[in-house]
Amino acid sequence: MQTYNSATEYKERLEIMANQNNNKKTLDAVTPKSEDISRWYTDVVLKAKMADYSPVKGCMVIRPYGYALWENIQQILDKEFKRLGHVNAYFPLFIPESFLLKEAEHVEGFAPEVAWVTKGGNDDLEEKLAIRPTSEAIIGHMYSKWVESYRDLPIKINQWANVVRWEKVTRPFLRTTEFLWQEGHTAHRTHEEAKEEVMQMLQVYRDFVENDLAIPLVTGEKSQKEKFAGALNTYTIEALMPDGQALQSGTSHDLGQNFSKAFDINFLDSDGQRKFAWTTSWGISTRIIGAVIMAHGDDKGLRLPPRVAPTQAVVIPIVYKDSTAVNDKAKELTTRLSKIGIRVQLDDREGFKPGWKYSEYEMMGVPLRVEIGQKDLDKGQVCLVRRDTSEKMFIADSEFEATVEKLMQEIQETLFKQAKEILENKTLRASSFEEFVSIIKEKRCMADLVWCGSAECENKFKAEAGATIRCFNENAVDGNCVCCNNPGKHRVFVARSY
RNA sequence: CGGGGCGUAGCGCAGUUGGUAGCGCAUCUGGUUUGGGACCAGAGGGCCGCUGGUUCGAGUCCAGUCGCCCCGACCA
Repeated sequence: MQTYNSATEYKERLEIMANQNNNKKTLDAVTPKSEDISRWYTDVVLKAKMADYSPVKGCMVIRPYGYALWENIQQILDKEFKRLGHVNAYFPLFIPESFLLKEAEHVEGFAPEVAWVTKGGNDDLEEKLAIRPTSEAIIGHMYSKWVESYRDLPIKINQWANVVRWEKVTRPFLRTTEFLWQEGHTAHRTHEEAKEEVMQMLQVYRDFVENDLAIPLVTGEKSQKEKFAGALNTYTIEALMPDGQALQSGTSHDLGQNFSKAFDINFLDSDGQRKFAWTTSWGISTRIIGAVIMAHGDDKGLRLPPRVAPTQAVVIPIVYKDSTAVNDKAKELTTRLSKIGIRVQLDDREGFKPGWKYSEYEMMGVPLRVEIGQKDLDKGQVCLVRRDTSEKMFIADSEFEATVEKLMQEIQETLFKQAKEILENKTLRASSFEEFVSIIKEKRCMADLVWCGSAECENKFKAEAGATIRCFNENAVDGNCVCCNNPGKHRVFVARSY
């Protein structure tokens, strides 16, 4: 509680407060990204109306604008999954406890974060039900019923669903108790075929995140310590945030025969032998929205990549009294963009000054702003302002559609290039342990180093620098382990993570 | 789960030694405005997170509890 030495001091303080409150810019601005990225992130999520806190801990409401972005993400991925021969289905939210217990590693890994239903109405349940943290168990059970012969394979099913993991620390999108995702589950006749599926889906994720979300990645295999509980191997796409922390953005798992043995997914092969199927699973979640926000946003708010932006362009008429001509022109421009497939919005609300609207759409991250006023009408021009570079340009009316289309492409590329620069600048080679610690703790970057493969050294990364192996680096091992100096086994990316 | 901070109008906050709850923004009404967050006049809006305690009296003191933010141990 603040105290004041005198009534005068108190009054002075009141005046200062009043003056501050009159300063609108101070009031409405978000925390600068460079100053405090955590606070900036929260400010932007709320002010851009992506999500809001709900009364339930760790559970956010995804607001229409954030959900529209998710729908665009879903649409692109869903189309690609289907193109590759997957079909959608839906499995239950509740999983009997006994199912979850069948795969030992799986239980152990998920036990600390499973939410349980123990009552139905007023009666205790005979067997408690887990709210799915992931669906390998229930899907494995069903697959065992559906697979009899090698002719039933492969099964390639995807589901769009919500899952619940009881997290201790939560943040909108980046880590929430309940989140939305897709989980693909496939079963194959041979390990080779399953491994192909795993790598193919990793590539799908990589292409999607880099091309559509404009977020550059490092990708590769997880260490055994970091893999999915119950998997043989996990492959990941990892994005690096501007604060040097890695964000696991999607995973693809080679489950080997672990789940098919636990759930008895077996089939009669053409050689008359009964064999266990080889299964995979892969997922990407609403966490990726957090990555988009973090990776591209700036002090003015979001910067959304055109390919997934709910609104790609906004048209703002600059009207004075009785400016029906300007309003008509704004409508015309909106229609013209709509006709060429641009997701466009017209903002002809009265009572908001243009400057106010500019700020709002900048906060929302709309890639392109179209301004049209009497001056433009007179000159036969249109004013365009890019969200990514803030560049303002005047173009001839006749070049309108073509220019907008070109700009969509350019903005997408610029966002990727800028993020790529961050990834490259913040990925540093470490040739000694001291260097590694300094890269993580002082430079706040991701380290690229040689590792012997031992759990001892991996644990030391965590203990000494709070960093984990994000994934293996495909590049050649060119030295000894930075930690113990024994012969190197893997090049790895090591970073702190979200 | 530990350490720190914060819960008062939709949002941001003030509320001094306990004594009838305030400011700015936003909202609503009317008017003037509109090329980077307009102005004037008027109006509405509160279980002071929740529960209990101390007190004649609690936003204020005490205890508990829930939630949010930040920093550390576990995870998509």
